[in-house]
Amino acid sequence: MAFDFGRDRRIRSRADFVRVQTYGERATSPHFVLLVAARAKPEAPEAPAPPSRLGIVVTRKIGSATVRNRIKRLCRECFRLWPGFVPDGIDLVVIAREGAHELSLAEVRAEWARARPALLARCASVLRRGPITAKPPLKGRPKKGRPPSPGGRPEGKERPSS
RNA sequence: CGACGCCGUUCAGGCGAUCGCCGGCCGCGGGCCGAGAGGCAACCGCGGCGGGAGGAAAGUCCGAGCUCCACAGAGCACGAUGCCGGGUAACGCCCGGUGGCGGAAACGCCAAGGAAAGUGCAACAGAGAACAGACCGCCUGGCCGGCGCCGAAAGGCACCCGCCAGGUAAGGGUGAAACGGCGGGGUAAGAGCCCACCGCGUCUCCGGUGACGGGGACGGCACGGCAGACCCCAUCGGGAGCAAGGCCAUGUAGGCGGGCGUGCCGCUCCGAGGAUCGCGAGGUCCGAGGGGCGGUGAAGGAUGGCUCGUCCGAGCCCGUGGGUAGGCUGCUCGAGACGCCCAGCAAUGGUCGUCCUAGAGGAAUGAUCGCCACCGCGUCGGGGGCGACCUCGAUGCGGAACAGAACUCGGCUUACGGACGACGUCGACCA
RNA sequence: UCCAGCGAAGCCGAAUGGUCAGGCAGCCGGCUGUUAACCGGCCUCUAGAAGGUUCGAUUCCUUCCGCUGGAG
Repeated sequence: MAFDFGRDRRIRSRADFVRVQTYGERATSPHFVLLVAARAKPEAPEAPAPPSRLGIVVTRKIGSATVRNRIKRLCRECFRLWPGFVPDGIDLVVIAREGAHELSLAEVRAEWARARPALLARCASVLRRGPITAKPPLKGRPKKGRPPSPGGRPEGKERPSS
């Protein structure tokens, strides 16, 4: 019951992905980039926060379809078996880096655990700020200082799948 | 026994436990409709039942189905294919054959039409590279000279060097390729100049559906290579693609500025209203406007290379400013899968029977643990053997391929781990 | 999903059926008190891979691999 992972726990529209990748805050680990942003609130302001959602981005640069599927399954499983990894009302986007498919589930979990304290701090910051409702600008994202990110990540090019 | 060759079938580790994902069916509850009984194709939750990747799902190299472009028309252009026969919905695929090349053989490979329609190309080397050419050489004649022999002399004979004129293409040499090959005759030397065989060409006979094969006669070398160079000939191809296309919702509306057009005729129907006759019901006439059919004309548009032809046509085009990205469907019963039999050398086709087998959409088909199987290496123990080693059991470590449906089929190509079975060739040994 | 184009030295890049320019970079030498600039010389290519056509292939054909771009 607590380990369910239905459609309401997944990010399913391109607009949501773009919102998180544009305005979200970042935490990194050797094989992943984790981005968080607040979920858009429903009408009723007193309603409880909606559950957190997961979206996964694995570009074709990472590997073949089989490899990409492997990574996505690992990430989904790790998120599913860890309720409360991020608080409710948070959208989490995981971007895979090269070599992620060679990890086992336990290794992914360990890596996420190391990144979690920083990630939770970002979540708190993002929840204070509240959801961004403004539409993202059409042309690219503001180029903030980019930490050294090996492998880089193409943007806007071929559509990443999750 | 060894070395090869070739064909076919089949699997894609198994079982269990726990936690999940996608869609289907059933039930209950919510929800919705209804006064109610009750109903629900569509929404949400819970429970149950059964289903859920491939042989290549891949590359996107071909062929089709399906959908839209009015019909899918003609010519040109462009592209593809290219021995023959068959198979097929179709194909550039498959099967059987023919020819060529490779191999000792089994067998493998081949885009394999046309170079006597035209154009073009061939570096370097070489004398000459396409209606060729003469460097060395060989031969003949002439001239000058030298030397030897014979002769008393005149002169004669033989040889060598140089030059000139001519003959020749056998030999040398160059090249990927040199204007038939080889042998004999012939000749001053040579040459298809002549002859035999082979090659080539023409005619012809026989066999074959045909590609082609076999034979005969004649010719007397005339016709080199490259068409995966342009090209010619034959055959085929209209274009786009499921983000096709359809339905619902919505702001493809409406606004502003500018431009072009909305025509005419006939038949017919409706007809506000008007005039007139009648006591009246009603009749007759005129009739703005509108509908239908037909003809003609038309701004503009369709036929995604061009032209023609054809078709649509009452609205259309340009600018300006302002928006949308959601849901349903197409979506899985099909040139379908399996089995028996029959026809055929085969590819394949046919009758009958049985079966229904993923349908996602930021995209499911998974994760973890345990046990059992498989392979490799190591250790220990038992058995066999003189021995290399074989075999059985236990145990530790490692490995266990290529790879993920996106409308659906038929092929091709590429990637890749096994298991099983059949056939053929050659060599060695034994009988 | 569909469709184009491109792979040549460490880098950028012409031309082409006959072994492949040029520039930058590098190395050596010269000039200068030294460096830069300049001058002279040198080095560097299985032409993405494998087959085929041709006497001969980087070029033509086929199949793979990688990269880039475009359409909806």
